[in-house]
Amino acid sequence: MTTEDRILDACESLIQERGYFGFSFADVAGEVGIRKASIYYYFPAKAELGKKVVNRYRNRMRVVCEDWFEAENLDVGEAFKAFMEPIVTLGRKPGAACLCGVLGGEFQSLPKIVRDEVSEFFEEHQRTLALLFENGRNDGVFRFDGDPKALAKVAFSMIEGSFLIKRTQNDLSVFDDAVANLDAMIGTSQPRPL
Amino acid sequence: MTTEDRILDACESLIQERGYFGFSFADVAGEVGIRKASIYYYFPAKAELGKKVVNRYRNRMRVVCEDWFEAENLDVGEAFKAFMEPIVTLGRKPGAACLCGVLGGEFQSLPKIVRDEVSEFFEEHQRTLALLFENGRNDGVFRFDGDPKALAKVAFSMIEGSFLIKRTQNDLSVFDDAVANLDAMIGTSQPRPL
DNA sequence: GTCTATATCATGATAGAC
DNA sequence: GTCTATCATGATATAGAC
Repeated sequence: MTTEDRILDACESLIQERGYFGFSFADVAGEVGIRKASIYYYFPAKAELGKKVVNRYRNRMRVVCEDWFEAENLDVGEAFKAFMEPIVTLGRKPGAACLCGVLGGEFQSLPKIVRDEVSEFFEEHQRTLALLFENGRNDGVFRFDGDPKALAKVAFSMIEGSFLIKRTQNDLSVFDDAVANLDAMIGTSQPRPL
Repeated sequence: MTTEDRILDACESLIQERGYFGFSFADVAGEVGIRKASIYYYFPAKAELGKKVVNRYRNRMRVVCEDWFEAENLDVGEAFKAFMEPIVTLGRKPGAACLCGVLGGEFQSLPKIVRDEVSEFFEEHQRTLALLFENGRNDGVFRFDGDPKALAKVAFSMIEGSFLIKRTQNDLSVFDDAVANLDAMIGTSQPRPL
């Protein structure tokens, strides 16, 4: 792995743990095993480093959905599973939280280039989720009433909130219950009589 | 208003906006109109100030429920409305978020005395909500299936998540949709045939 | 590419005058 | 109670040697 990637990895886990203002170049350097100054060879400023970290996270969380958009013959249920996969991985890791959920708390004072990446993360995740819900209902995979967009907002809020709370309570069941409830909301866990 | 209260107010709105590591004594002093050093007359350290701010927030958000616990003849529907009142006030203010939702992002690196207050906030809110749900269902005010405790976790996650996301999206509908969905979850908005 | 050394600034905190 | 002055520390960032 390149030094740049190791810097990004260290920075990502540090932000996830402490937030943007809670980590320093000294922390990153210490974790990677280089000196503070060396970081500037790869990133000209902290904001640029932060932006890159969020951008990379965004792409990683999104990739499965891109695939689905391109291969339209894919089953919606499978696409939804793929969408949830990285979320569940994060949710079942005790100390972990969503990078953008954490940054959302500091949102108002983040550097603009970081803030924009965070906004984009939430926007595109909600857009994707709404599209999955809408198509899934049309295909008979999901069952729910009302606007898919509104449901997407609510579902994603629930996931993000459960990330934060499960960590403060050291209780993974908060996340599990959220996922179970999401399944119930889209009708994939509690089949009702037709 | 006393100087101490003005310090606490300034600190609360600063944390809500920027997080614990995003505000400084200089910020507080500037907002209150005193000098940095004067803050130490009231609070011996930043952590003590932070703890007091969260403690005060916690008490303010809780008071309505304490009342209900003591006066047991109160209607559960009314108690739930009282519980939601400060939440809705916060949710409908564009730049606002839950103080503890924000601090949840920085949770791992908060001073212990602050962290403990944040944990307690989530704990007691979930406990109260679970009790409201359970009593409300027994009284026929709410209708839902499953464990009231699990529902309380999910409901509160949804609210907290919507606080964070509505701010990053500058879109109050995220919060409104969450509240509407909560109503649907406890059966107060979408009456179904018996 | 990585380092040492340093500049510059902001931070939390303290001492002591008034 | 509030101030000025100051300290020690740690932050981001830069210059330049190797």
